[in-house]
Amino acid sequence: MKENKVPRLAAELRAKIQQGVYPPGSALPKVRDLSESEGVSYQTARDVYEVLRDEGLIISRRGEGTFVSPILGKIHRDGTGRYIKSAREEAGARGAFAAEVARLGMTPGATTEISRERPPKPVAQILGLHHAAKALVRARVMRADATVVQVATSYFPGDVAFGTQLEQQDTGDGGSKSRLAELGYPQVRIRESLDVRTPSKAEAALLGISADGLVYEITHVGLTETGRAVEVCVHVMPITLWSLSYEWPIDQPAV
Amino acid sequence: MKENKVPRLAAELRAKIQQGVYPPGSALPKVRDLSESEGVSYQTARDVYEVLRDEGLIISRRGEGTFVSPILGKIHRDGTGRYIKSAREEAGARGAFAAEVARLGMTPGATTEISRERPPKPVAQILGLHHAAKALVRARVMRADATVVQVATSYFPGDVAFGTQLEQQDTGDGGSKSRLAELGYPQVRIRESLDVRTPSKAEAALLGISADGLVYEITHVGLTETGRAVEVCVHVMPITLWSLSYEWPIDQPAV
DNA sequence: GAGTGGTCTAGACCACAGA
DNA sequence: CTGTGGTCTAGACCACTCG
Repeated sequence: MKENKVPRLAAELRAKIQQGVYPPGSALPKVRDLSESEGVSYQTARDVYEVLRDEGLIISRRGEGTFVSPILGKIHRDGTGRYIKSAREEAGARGAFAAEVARLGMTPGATTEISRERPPKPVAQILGLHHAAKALVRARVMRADATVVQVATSYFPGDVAFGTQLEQQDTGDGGSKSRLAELGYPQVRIRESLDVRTPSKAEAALLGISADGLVYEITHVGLTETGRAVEVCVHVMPITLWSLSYEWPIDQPAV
Repeated sequence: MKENKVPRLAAELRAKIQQGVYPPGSALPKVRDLSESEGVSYQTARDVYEVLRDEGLIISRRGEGTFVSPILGKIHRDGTGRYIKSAREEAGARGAFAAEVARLGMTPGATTEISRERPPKPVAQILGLHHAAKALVRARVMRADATVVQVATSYFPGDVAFGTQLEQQDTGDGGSKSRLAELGYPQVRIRESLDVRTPSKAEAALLGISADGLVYEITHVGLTETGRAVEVCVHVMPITLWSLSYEWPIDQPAV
């Protein structure tokens, strides 16, 4: 039985990180130092770090070094609970994301950029818009402490949202869903589609991950009674930072 | 601007696969041949294939060669629709999985192994079982044509399920949820938790993916009116083969 | 045994960050 | 400029499949 070096060294370092020998945010040995101290080639040492990078345990920055990720646990996103009244209270005025991050003992933060733009094709299709029609776009960058953990971009049809409070920085109490209800578009159903893909270059830069790290892409659609989609939000988040859950009632099978 | 070789060659091959130059299941050039024909080193040629492998487009088998994946599109799993009556009819007697695969024009298949075992710790906890208590275990291996696309293992508490039809190969019309309802444990809510992780060695072998390919792990829990979990099913499926969705009603915010 | 993919090495050079 | 991670090369050897 031949013992492979990369998984063995990765396991050793993984254990040290989890035991706190290298605490979150701290610097790890330079690749060339690891290579020498472990008696392996440069490429092999790099491969060891690549394994841990793909697991979300460490982060490498060219020209700087390799560091333990500041967030080791996973943030839990409850897809359904966030729209139930009791959960809204736990969240307070700050929304579901804030509660999810706070539950990990970290401080949530977000910045929002508002614009009028042509949405990407799949979004335009869901909203039932002309391919050239503009939508209200709210692009949010969300942080836990100083780390960007999610990029979420919401799209609203212009005929519904232009000139309303949805175009202000603060969407007010109850958020976009309450404003849309006031405007005559109450949502009765949510649909979320989920996929895993590689990040775009811009997303990788924002999220501070490598181009071959993976992200969840969650497409959230809010539907009115008539089935019209009045809100689409695309959430992009590193798979290493999040776990997800959904809960819903089912029909009783006849006994 | 320096042009990197791996992404460029990967893009060329990706295009050829998608255009059908290399159809699903066909053999690709051997690594050493690609290396020579493209004028790159062996390692670089391998890296090109690694990129496509991680995307799920190709499969490599040691000692045999490299092949285009037999399944290029994604199978869509609708988490909620599968428990709604109308969807049950589309599925016919065969269940939601069969419908999902058939929708792609492929032939579904499954084999089930039934046993009494101690469930893994997290499952025992959800079911509220002693750490040594046995449960009824139904381990299913699910195929689309000849490809294994999902491994799903269901656990039922022994006091509920031992000696019932749930211990037979065929759980009968309406499946396990109908049988549990008849036994006095109708489920009213489903909770699914979702994560992405690397496969175990056994899972990688079954699913025919490499040890560093990733899988969804979906933990499906069926809850009765009182909140008791009477069914836990752990689904393991390659992220490259599946996309997921959920749909549910929401509370109306006050206007 | 011949042919295949997988791992590792030693070393060159590139791209980027920071003093 | 120095030091860092990232890419690529040429070649050795290992692990596995098939005839």
